[in-house]
Amino acid sequence: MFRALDDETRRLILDELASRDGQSLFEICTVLTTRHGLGSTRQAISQHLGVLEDAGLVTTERRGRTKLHYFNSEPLTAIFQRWPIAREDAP
Amino acid sequence: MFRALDDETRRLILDELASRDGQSLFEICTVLTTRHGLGSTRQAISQHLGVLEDAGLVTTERRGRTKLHYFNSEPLTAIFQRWPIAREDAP
DNA sequence: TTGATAGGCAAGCGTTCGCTTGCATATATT
DNA sequence: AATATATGCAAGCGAACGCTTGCCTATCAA
Repeated sequence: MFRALDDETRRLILDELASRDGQSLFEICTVLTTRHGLGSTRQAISQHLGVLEDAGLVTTERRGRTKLHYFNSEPLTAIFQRWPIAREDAP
Repeated sequence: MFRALDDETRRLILDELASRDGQSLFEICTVLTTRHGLGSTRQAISQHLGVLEDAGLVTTERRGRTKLHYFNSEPLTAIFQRWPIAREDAP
């Protein structure tokens, strides 16, 4: 899961899914190229989604021939369960 | 900083510094070998500490010929500032 | 059935990473 | 001054990573 986060393209995919859940592979591809100027191919994004899915950061659901992707923040909780994170309360 | 977290040895170093701050390079080396069974050399740990320091996860302070290392959680806050993390309140 | 759409699998390539090895620098200690 | 201690710098190597390319499977539409 730490490996999954260690790539800016994958982090952008998480950004995109966090802002709009349930997107297909092609939707994510077009959004990344238009909004973030990414020139990645479909296969590259597909592999990134595979890594994110293996890490549990993305869950999927088949809808006919399309595959919907959802952001799942649960694995991230392991980070601040492992290390003490100073939370500054708003003054 | 995401890259710095993407290595179990570096995560163990953060564990160690989080539990006991202000350790030197040699102290960290011995603790890693004894407590975690790591067989890494001093140079390997030194490079890991360099990565952690570059990421801001570790701050240092020279004390004569030794260099003390401190855990700094501040960069980690960027993670849950970037993505919404479901915090389950204890029941 | 035919064609188009959405996605999957796998080999190959260049780059980066983690580690080792060897030498160098700086600060104590005697 | 001479020695030991604590760390730094850099080249080299094998492995893992990200990406491309090419082909294959499954689902929907006409």
